[in-house]
Amino acid sequence: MTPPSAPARDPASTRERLLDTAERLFAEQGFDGTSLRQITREAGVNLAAIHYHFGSKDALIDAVFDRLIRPINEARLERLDGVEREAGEGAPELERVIEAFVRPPLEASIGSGELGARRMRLVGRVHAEREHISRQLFVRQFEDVFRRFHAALGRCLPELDPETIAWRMHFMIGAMVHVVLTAGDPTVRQVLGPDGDGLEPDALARRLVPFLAAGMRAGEKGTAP
Amino acid sequence: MTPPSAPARDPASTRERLLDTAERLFAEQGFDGTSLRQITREAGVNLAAIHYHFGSKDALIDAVFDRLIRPINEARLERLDGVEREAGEGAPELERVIEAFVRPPLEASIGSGELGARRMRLVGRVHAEREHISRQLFVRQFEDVFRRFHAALGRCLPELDPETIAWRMHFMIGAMVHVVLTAGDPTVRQVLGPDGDGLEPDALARRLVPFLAAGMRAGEKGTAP
DNA sequence: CAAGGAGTCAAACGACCGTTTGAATCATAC
DNA sequence: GTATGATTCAAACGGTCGTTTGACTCCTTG
Repeated sequence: MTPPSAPARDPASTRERLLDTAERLFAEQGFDGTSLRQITREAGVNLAAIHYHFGSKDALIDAVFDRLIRPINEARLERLDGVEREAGEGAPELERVIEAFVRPPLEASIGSGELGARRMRLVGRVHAEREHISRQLFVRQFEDVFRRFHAALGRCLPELDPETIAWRMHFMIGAMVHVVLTAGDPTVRQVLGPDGDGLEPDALARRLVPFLAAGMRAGEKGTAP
Repeated sequence: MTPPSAPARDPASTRERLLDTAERLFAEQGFDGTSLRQITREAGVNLAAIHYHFGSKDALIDAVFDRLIRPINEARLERLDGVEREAGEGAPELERVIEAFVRPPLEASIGSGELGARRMRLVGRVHAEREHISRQLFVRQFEDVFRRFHAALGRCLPELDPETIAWRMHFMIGAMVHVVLTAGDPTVRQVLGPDGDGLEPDALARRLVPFLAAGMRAGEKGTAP
């Protein structure tokens, strides 16, 4: 008698299966709406595994957040590095800076498909349900990104004072988060047109970037009165 | 011996105290994060009162949502009526249409102060945690507002196709929701400047409306290349 | 082969959840 | 004053929650 489907005791696998499953369920149901029992059941591991590997539900949420957002922010900074390198001494083009900021969360994963849409939702959730995430971790993850992009936007828009740029970054984040949070929502989809591929990162960026760039430029000379 | 502080059996009072308390706690802790026991305890009424007056927790959430959002949307439509009446045959000014859309949720209550900031957060939450609210109710509350503003914006921006306008309304809602959802967040407050009254509806609108108007106009002739 | 740490397991902990019940209490109308 | 319907009350329902425990299995190291 062979043991029926031996549980594959790969040591690293349990931890990552938990992160994968938790990420999926948090995206679909929110943090409060997802129980540890559901996560462990769907991951096919024991209930106690979460506390063994992470310590608590809050620590699991932080781990999921960290694994999700870290590569996004790294990609943002890499893209910004490239944009600034190409610009040399002069100011980089505003549209390219904005694209460096919004593209990584839109791509959110391998890019598109059902899995990508789910991770997109989670990117939105970590902003909208921020109170579940350790404030220290949240600040640490975003302070570099904020500072770098704030400086870059300041060079693109020399007439705007730093406070105005900060406010407009806030609006930009809001538009981006909302797009990403409602990706796949049937009610929204119905309003924005029935085409299935309007939610691809490319299509979203083509809609979002010109809107944000124009908003950022508001009041600068050379624009509409 | 007088009965120590008779519990004031005003029939309408229990129902409204429940709505008030639930609204406050939902704003602070979210829907899943608030229990019926906490609501009834802080409202000073019996636990069963919620099921007597509303029927279930979901029905209470819907009732809070309805009471919160209905006057906001009525105010939006009234303001839009006024703007269109003044414009007569011609197209109304874009800034005024946008202001008609974003001012009511920013004012959100009597206007400012701690109570206003809390209701603001709830306005954000009903968008960000939409899955807790009956879809029927949500659609019914917003379909008129969406249709009316979509038409008005179309008259302001005759060069844009309806789908583009719908997308840009989506971005506008996102920026507005995020502002309103993070109102009072200490991390955000620190970034946007320490002044306490930057979160008044007037100050917010002065920042938000020009940004959104410029974004809406993106690509129209007469604006920057 | 023995020892020991790493990982997994079933079971239980106390607490809290939304909901229901049935009796007690109130206001009102006869 | 008594019947009637509306409202409030304490208590309990079954269930699920996050967390903890202690024994058990596995793999590695000596």
